[in-house]
Amino acid sequence: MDSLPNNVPDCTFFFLAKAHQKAHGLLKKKLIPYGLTNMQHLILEGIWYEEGVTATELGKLLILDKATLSGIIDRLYDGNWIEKKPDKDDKRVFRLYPSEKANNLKEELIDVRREGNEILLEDFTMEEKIIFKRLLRSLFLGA
Amino acid sequence: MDSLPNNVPDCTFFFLAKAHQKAHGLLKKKLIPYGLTNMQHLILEGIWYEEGVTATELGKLLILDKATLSGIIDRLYDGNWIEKKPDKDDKRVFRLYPSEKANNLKEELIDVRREGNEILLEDFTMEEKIIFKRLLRSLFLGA
DNA sequence: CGTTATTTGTTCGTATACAAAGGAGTTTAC
DNA sequence: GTAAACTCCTTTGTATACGAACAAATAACG
Repeated sequence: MDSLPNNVPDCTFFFLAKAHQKAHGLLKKKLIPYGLTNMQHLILEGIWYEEGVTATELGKLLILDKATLSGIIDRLYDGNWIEKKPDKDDKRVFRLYPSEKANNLKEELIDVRREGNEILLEDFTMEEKIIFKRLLRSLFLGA
Repeated sequence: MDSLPNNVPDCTFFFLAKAHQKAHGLLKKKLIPYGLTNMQHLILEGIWYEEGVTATELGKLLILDKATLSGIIDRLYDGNWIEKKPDKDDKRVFRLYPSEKANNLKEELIDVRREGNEILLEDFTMEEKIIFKRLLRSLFLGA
């Protein structure tokens, strides 16, 4: 049995899963030194993008299930990456802010993602990169 | 805070994760009636592709961690989708075969994937479909 | 204003992922 | 031939995913 390329059927589900698997693994390695997982890093960037967001807002912004978010936020909090402050009006809600520890690493952590992105697509031509990202976007942004 | 499209940074990691998330969800729904998960379905197709494969071979073919495979194979076995037969020469190995139940649904299950693939890319032009799959392949098949 | 509907976040159950370590079996090497 | 090296599969621990059910709180509405 060969490795895979020629055998694997022409299945986009599979291709997407494997492309994601590879990308995920690439970023994962780069984040290990920081003790952050990919998702934790993503949520942290979401909080930097809009300090004081609520879990629900983050879920909509990043298309994440609230149940999934709950755990990630817990671990970010336990790792001292974020702070939780109760909302003044709504007692159900708490708002999320980056911790000092997080802010000290902000530029560095954002660079990790930026560099990772470059490495991920380093073998694509400029045109391919643009097309690829456009197609990915149009795919998940729903037809 | 808007939904996301315009806000989300130009991050391929994110795009890939979300495209995969959407594709995964689409196929997942189509498989619920059969009581199969996406991964179980994929492994089953791998076994149809080469009856008698070993777990290690499947892992290489489908780029799956052996630890992950172990559990999926267990559940496929528990669900009576596959049979496990010990290898004649190597006592560590068992070979996997589809069950009668699986074979009775073979065409139908393969169609589920085929149709899912079409729906997934239905808004792409023929050219876009080809380019998209080519780029995904070249991405995960390594530089 | 009080009952119903909705919303926010948590918890539970199940299924991936995957690193790491372990047990059993097989192959290499000297 | 046997100890070291290697391979196959399982198990353990941690982190997503996500449907479903829940408690608490807020909004809607008659």
